[in-house]
Amino acid sequence: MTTGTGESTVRTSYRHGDLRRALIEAGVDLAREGGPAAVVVREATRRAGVTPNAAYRHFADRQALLDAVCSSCQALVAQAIEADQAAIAPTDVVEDARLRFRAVGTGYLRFALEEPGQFQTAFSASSDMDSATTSARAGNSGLTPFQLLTRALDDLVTVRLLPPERRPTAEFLAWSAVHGLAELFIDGPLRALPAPVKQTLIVRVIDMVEKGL
Amino acid sequence: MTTGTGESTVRTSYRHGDLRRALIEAGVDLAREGGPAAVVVREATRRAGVTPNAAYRHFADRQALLDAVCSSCQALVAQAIEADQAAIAPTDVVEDARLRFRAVGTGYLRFALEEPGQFQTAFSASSDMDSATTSARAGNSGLTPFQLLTRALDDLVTVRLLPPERRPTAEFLAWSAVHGLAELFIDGPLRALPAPVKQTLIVRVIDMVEKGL
DNA sequence: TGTACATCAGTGAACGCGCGTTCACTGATGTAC
DNA sequence: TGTACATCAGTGAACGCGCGTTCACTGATGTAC
Repeated sequence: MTTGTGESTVRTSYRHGDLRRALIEAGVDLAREGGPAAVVVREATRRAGVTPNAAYRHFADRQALLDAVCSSCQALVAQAIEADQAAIAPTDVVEDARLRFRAVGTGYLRFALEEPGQFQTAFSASSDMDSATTSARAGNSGLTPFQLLTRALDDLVTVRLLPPERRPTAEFLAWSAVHGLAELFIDGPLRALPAPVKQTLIVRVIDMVEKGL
Repeated sequence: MTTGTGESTVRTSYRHGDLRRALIEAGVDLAREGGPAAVVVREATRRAGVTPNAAYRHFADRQALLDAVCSSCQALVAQAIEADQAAIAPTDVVEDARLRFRAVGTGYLRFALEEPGQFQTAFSASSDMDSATTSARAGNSGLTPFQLLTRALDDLVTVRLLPPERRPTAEFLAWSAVHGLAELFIDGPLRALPAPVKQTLIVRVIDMVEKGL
């Protein structure tokens, strides 16, 4: 096994163990605490117990670290969505598809409320929509949030809940509404709203999308 | 007149002229070029042709300057909306109300595409939703974008295009969809989309809101 | 109308901060014989 | 199995940057007499 494909075999790197991974994890913590702007090389190395310049053995520059952290945060969003989808009690195919679609929205918004810093980092500039890159894909399918939405919409067409002619651009419309609410919750004017009201708005926005699509 | 109410009389301040205003204007330029993070005291004073510490005669700290810049940027968004509303050729009351509602969305998104930096600054954290404060209200009614949306929705109820029971929370649903699309355009995954496709999406999102509300 | 004075907007110099990044290095590890 | 060597992950020190903010000041202006 140790001499197998050599691909999935994680050879523990020789001095720190796995500094690259440690730096990304520190970066994800920083993102949680302060959003993308808080993901800085010096603090990440500090938390990994290493000198600042050590980071440059694993990342070309700060942006490279930030990119990796973005990918990890996107994976966390995907996990939240998949958790909501997994909690659905199956009934019939049509209803299942509908609820799986709604779960994309609820999972997305639940994560935005629970981890606003990581949420903002996941979708901050220069994070690619389809970056299925390194790390943190433990426990999920490896799909991005966007891919999960796409799949849910395809299923909606399959079970004839969504007319095929409405399918193109549908992901952008759905994403806009849900993402916009998240932004309003995080640093927009809806920041101070009590939690139950926020929950109501989540349901209403998803209703609007379902109806307006 | 000079000894009148003393309220609207702009007494030119004695050395610079009006440094406070000049700093805000410099800040708005910085916002245009680099968003809220680019609004910094030192560069603003540099552009106003003044030493850095001079700013502290007019603003308690950097945040106070940023707040003033946010308000100015919000006023610019409001102006964009009002411009779109003013361009409507009147027909009947019902259709006018409908188009005025849609113009809130198109003006908002047009501004987001034209001036992404100022747009982001307008709605960055700690900018109050109803800050009808200082400066830059020249040429508009002094209403915030949010107030313009509220008014448009009220009119929709008046002309019976929107059932009264749907009126509460409607501003948040509409705002979410439109604001979310703006975010996707600015630093989200839709950044690189060609302009005509963006225009199509703008129309579709507003359609969705109109239909789904 | 002219003079003395108080005000306070802007100056000049400086502080400490945390950041990104580069340099020559060292010493634990993996590998070849 | 034991030894010599090459590798390269992490070190220690340092750079320059732009930032926010404070200090004691100065000198043009508005005002009181």
